[in-house]
Amino acid sequence: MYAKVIIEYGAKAVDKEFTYIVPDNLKDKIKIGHRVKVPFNNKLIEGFVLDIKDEYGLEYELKEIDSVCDEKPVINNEMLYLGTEIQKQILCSKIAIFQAMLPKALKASHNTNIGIKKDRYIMLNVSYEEASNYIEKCRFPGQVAILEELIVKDKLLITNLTSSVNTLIKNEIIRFEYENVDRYVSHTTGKYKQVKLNNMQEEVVSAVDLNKHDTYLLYGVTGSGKTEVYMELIDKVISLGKTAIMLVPEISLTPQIVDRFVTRFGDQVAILHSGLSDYEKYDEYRKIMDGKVKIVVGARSAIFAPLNNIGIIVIDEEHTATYKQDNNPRYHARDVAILRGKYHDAPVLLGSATPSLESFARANKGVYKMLTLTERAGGGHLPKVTLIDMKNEVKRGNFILSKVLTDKINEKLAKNEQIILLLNRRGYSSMLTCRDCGNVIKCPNCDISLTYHKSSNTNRCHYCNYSIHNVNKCPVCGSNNMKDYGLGTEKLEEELKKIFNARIVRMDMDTTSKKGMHEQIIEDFGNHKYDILLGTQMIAKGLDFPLVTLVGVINADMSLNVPDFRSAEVTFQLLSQVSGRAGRSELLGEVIIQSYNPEHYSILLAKEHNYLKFYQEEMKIRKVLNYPPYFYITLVNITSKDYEIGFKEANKIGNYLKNNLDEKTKVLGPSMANVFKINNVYHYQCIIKYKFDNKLNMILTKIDELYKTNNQVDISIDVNPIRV
DNA sequence: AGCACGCCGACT
DNA sequence: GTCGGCGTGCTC
Repeated sequence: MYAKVIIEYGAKAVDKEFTYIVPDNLKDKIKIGHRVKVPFNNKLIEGFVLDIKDEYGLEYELKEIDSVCDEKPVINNEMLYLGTEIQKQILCSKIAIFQAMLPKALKASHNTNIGIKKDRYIMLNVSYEEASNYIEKCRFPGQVAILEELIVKDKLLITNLTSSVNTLIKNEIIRFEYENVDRYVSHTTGKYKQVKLNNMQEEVVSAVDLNKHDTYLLYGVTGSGKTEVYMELIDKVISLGKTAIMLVPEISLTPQIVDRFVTRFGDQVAILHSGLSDYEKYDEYRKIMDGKVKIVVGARSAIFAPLNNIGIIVIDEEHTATYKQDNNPRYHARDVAILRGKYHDAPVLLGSATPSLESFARANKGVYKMLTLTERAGGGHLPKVTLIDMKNEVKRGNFILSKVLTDKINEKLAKNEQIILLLNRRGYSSMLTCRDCGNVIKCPNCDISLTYHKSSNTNRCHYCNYSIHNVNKCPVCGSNNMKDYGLGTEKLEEELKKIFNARIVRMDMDTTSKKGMHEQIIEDFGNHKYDILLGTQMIAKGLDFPLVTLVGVINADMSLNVPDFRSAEVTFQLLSQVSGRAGRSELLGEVIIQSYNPEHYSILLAKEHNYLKFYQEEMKIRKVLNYPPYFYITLVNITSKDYEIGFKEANKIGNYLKNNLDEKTKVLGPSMANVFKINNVYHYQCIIKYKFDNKLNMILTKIDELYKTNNQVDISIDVNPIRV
């Protein structure tokens, strides 16, 4: 009996199946999908069994599988199917896609001995009498304390070894006991107030056929009650004896949405998010594997949750970029959802107030089924949006806050209402320049200017995390005349504190890096411990605070100036999302958008809450420029530490693509990527645009194979990239 | 990624 | 004559 095993070795060149002999003692223990330890290159490493065969043409001597890591396979049949399918589509490494499906505790690892972590306890190894005798003779208080506790409790959790424990073990007074960690966190059902769905919501719910696969796009304005629709559908699915996956962007995995699911569905829900420790994630995962829960709520990777008998998959805020993983394996949760939907013959529901152009176009064509919610559920009104042309404000000396926004903030503060301010750049200022010679302080490793962070008094690179202490002197000409340009959240916070007598809290990557801070800030703001919440785009999604009546966007152009074909779409979505934070209760909401390009269609149409018009405008541009949804895009990234070698190989690849792909396929480049140098690695790219090209996958696979063993250049392929 | 094998320069 | 430089290639 032989097993095909893929291994975790951290090298592209060995990303293939290796054959091992299944020794007799493991024959009835090993199944496809098991995690195993195998000898490889004189080491024991872990891998996954992908196939088992009785015969194998013996070309050379094979080695034996060393051992099986877990009782049950960690990859089930469906996962095996998903993994192979996705791997082929996105051309990632074979092992990576399986690793991505599993919680850390179950991933294959190249450090042996990881396996499943067990809790370590100590127990008495002797009778109570003997223990008491030992205590009397013992003159070490540490040991006495442990024994006394053990007499009462009979078992103690040991996280780190103390000398007392060691001595007691040595004297065989106590012994270790290892137990599988089994601390399922129980989500207790709260008092769920059944919300009566309005007619539009009812219509949407009944339009979804739960008995067969179809992909639906639910286009519903902010506050139209999409979440209630999701929950109602999931409730129905559960009563049919099936299960459900609910995906949300990581950032809205706040207590807010989690609470709603937990209060309604209680113990039937498992929640997977990055705030959990590895053990906690594993616990939630096991609940799913063991069939103890019926609903999984989570971010991107929760799409792989090993539920059986799935009855519906919901993706909220489907346009969100976080559903696409931006490193290997670059899968899109939406694509996986549809694969799984087909596998289980279950509907997939994509929901958004600002659907991605791709999804909306598909719904228009009838590939997806279109469902709409055009009104706010609670009867609340969409907020009134005012555009401020910052070009005029600057002339009056208002560089950060316009007169109108300042007045409005004061007005709301006086009424004891809350304010959200969006500024999509963290740090203090965006760059530091010498006024005498014009030198910009740049990262030595990347083609990017350093961002000044006042709190730590450092200039940091947001790409490679390089940081230097604040520069007072120009390193080129020695002048002391340094000036910072641009505005970040730190500086805005400082400015706000100067102007307003208010309680202000900032939420960005710098203030939320500590675990739990994100939730804390949201909770505190929700409890009105603060008047103003300012932050980067992480404040734009999913938050629901009834007291927020004003949303200000400090610089709406920030995402517009990104050189990417989606920048208008992203800007429109961001402005619409953040506007939707205002006026979610009976209080009327207002939005003020400051911009240097207030005449840009993405900003104008966001002001008018006119998604359909935006869609039409943007589609025209995409059509002319051959961008998605009219054309597919695949990116071939060529990276090298050597400028010349990178250039040479990128050209070779560019030519190969041009000569071998379909005539109608357009190959652009190779060109230098937007940020050419990152961490001293040069980034070249070829952009492939196509409608249909049945050679593409094969050609890309070939290139990928060819460069697997090249250690001077690295190839990575990004099918349907988020950014170009 | 590691690690062994392999073919050419400066040393006890 | 040998130690060792890291280029090339293999790992079931």
